[in-house]
Amino acid sequence: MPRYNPATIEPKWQAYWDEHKTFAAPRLPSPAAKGKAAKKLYALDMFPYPSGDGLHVGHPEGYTATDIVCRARRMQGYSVIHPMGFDAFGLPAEEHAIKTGEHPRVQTEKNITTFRRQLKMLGFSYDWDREIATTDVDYVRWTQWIFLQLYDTWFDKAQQKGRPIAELEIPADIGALGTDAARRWVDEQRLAYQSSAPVNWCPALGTVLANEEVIDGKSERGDHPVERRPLRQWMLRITAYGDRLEKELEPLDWPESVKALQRNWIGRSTGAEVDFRLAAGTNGEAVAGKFPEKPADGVLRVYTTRPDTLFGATYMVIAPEHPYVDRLTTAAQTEPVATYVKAASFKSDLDRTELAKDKTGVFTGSYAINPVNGEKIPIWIADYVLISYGTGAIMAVPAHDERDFEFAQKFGIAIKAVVDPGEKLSAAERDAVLAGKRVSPEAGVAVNSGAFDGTPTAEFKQKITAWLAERGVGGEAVNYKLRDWLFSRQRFWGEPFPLAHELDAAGKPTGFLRTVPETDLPVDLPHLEDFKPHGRPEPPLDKAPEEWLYPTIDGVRCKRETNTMPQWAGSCWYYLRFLDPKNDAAPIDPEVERAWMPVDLYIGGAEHAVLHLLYARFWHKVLYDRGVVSTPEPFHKLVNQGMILGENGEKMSKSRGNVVNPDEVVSEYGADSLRLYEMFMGPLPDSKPWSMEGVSGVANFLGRVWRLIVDERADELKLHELVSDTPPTADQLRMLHATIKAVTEDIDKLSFNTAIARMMEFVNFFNKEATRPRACLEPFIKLLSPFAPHLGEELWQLLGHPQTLAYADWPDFDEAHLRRETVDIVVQIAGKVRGKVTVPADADQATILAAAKAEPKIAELIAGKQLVKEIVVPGRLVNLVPRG
RNA sequence: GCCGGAGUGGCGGAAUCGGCAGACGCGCUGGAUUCAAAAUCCAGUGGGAGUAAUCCCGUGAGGGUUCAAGUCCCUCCUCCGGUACCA
Repeated sequence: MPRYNPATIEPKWQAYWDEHKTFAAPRLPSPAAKGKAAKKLYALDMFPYPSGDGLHVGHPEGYTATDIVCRARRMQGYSVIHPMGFDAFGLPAEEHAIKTGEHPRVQTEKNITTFRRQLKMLGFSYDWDREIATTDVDYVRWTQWIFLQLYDTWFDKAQQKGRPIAELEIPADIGALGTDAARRWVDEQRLAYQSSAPVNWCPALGTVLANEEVIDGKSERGDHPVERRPLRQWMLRITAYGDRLEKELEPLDWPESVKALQRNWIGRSTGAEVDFRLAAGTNGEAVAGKFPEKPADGVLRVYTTRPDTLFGATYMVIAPEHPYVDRLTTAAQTEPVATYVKAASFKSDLDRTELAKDKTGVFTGSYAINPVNGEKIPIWIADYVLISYGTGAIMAVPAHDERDFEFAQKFGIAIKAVVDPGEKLSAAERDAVLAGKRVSPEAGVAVNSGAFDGTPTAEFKQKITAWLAERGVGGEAVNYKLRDWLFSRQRFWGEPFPLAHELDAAGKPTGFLRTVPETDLPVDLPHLEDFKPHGRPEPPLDKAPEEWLYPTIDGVRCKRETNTMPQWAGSCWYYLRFLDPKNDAAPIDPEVERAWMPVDLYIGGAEHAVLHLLYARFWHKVLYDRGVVSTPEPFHKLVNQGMILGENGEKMSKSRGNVVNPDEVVSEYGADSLRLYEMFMGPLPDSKPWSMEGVSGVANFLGRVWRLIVDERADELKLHELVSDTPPTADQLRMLHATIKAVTEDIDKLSFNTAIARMMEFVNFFNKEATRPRACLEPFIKLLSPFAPHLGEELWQLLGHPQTLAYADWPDFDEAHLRRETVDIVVQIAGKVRGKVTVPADADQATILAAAKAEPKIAELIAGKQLVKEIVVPGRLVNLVPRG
């Protein structure tokens, strides 16, 4: 009668855990027990965005993995903190609000309620008292507080560290210009600053987007076209931290692929900046030994990673947006240049990349002087040079750069080889390169480079850079692909900035800002009747009531900043707030932070490999510099779970009709089966297809576990008659200890699929045994409980334990029980298995060899043959190799 | 193009300090139980040949190292993810 029925036992134990606050984490990890080191585990899941669709089966994959580790570690005596919350700002809620007229907060709260119910239904051991949503007014308060820290920080290049604005010395020449000039200069140094550079404006979404949110010229969300236009925006100076973000990646226990992705995104390159004097007009003379911070008037500065190819520069290119465009354009070229620049400005990113494989450009009519040889070379304008990278100008060396080569060929510009690639290429290819008929970016040996001929590329780079520096016309330089982070959005459903623009007596902005005092935080979102975007760049908050829009700060009438922060803001620091979610004096108590940080295990989807993880690391480093946190990096170990595909092997999506709903799986098989199945599917980081038959397979296994212990034929719940206090046999102990060892090690390696396989073997074995000693079953239930916690608790209780299993001692394994008296040795002849012998486990090589040769079949096969080799691997095999 | 990862039965996957390839599960086949079914239990299950003992072949392809290769080395192919005028 009492069949395994998850529908009754799962809600029972969930209610028990809730009521007893079984998984409440202490404020601080417990102090070390005698003779043992204090052990803490901060296991973090990437918190979900609570979409209207509810939980996806992809969510429980990573969540189950961390939960298993947490449950096992609690039993192993660790202090464990395992929180959950919601990343609740963002476009979908606002889009939904626009469609239905329902306030995004209402929608968000509904969705959170659904998510919370679904997460609880799966039996995760979260400390629910620590739940936070990024939209909580109390959370927003501290997100704004952190923004003010960024605003109050400048980056000291010498110390490679963010420091308070109060410690920033105003240079004398700036100070001499007056307080307004000084104030303006200070504002330019902040980590949070305003800029009006061209940005990615998406008319359909009514907002600008970060570079990271634009994919192939379209918005990541919604796939809408994105165009470039200049707008006043808030930027965060993440580039200042480029070096540290790259270098400090190295020691982290992260997948190599994620590290590579971040390095690639940061895109650090080293090379040289070189000043080219303009051939006409007044030119600032170079001062020997002093390469100026900013290029002198009449000098065109370029960045190159190949200063060794300077002698091969046959033209220069400036970006269409370069400030020298007008100055360099000669009267004769005015017309074509104006046309070209205008056309370029209309081009979206999409046009400039995807569609424009063909190089375009226009000659300015002007020339510059190559500093290494005094040659006069033409200056072109072309949109393959980006204003946002390096100096927005390049020297072009068509012989050794594919893009320059393509351009030079199209416009008939000279191609002069200055690097001999040597033997790397075939003789014909090499000749073609040297003749300027073929491009070769390979390193080699310098030619046509005056006194430097014969110098290998790497050495030449250093020599020429030094040579340039001596003459004050060049110097080493580092560049990053990483751009500053565009941090403002023209949307309603986000954190308001805690800033306001000063107004003068006439109500016009003075260009200066006032920060909202910390004591007045949070700046809450105002009530708006209409938060629809209107396709123009004025944010919806511009329509806020006057009393919100025009505060008086320090006696000065101001207009609030009406942009809002991007969705990333909240997820940049949630892992800190989890540790101290109710603190109303600080984002986090430093004592608590020091005790629990860093996050020991962070599991989530690979889609956050660049954006979220890079932004969070950046904020963390600023907070570290400002003394708010004690670790330079937030996440020690990172694991990306793989994608769960539909049964047809395709990505799950509504349009493909292959979405699996966790609610349905739980109602049919139970949460323990869902958890177990997701872990049994395959290695955590792999993508793998769903299979309902697979779910039923693991459900079947849990049923066998149930029947191993419960007498299913009895009328009421009672133990199976074979369960007894009989001492285990040696074979039973061996099976038990092999299982303990394997499961314990597999959990450490996050190899859950193999751990489950071992537990299945245990059950298959004991099903056939004549007795089922408690001494074997009880440790087994402990091993199983992190994977199937509801069933674990139920069986633990049935075995007579009144206390929850959550803190029972994890079983130890004893090598002594794993030993066998005898072992089977494979006997190979010429590498092919031809027989087996059984020998004592401690037999030496000679004994094993003798036993192998004595085995009748082997003896027959080797009879009369001369053995040229006899390999004996104790405990494993013997390989006899006859001649011929 | 570049960077990262992966190719093993009908399917998901085990096994990589080189040492019995296919653990475990699904599916399939046969059997027990049953009036019958469901459920459960037992046995078998890489391909080929053979009544059988047994033999041959087999981890994307081709070479190589080794007594021994899924595992190491070289060349190549395919798939997945990311990225792409960054000088």
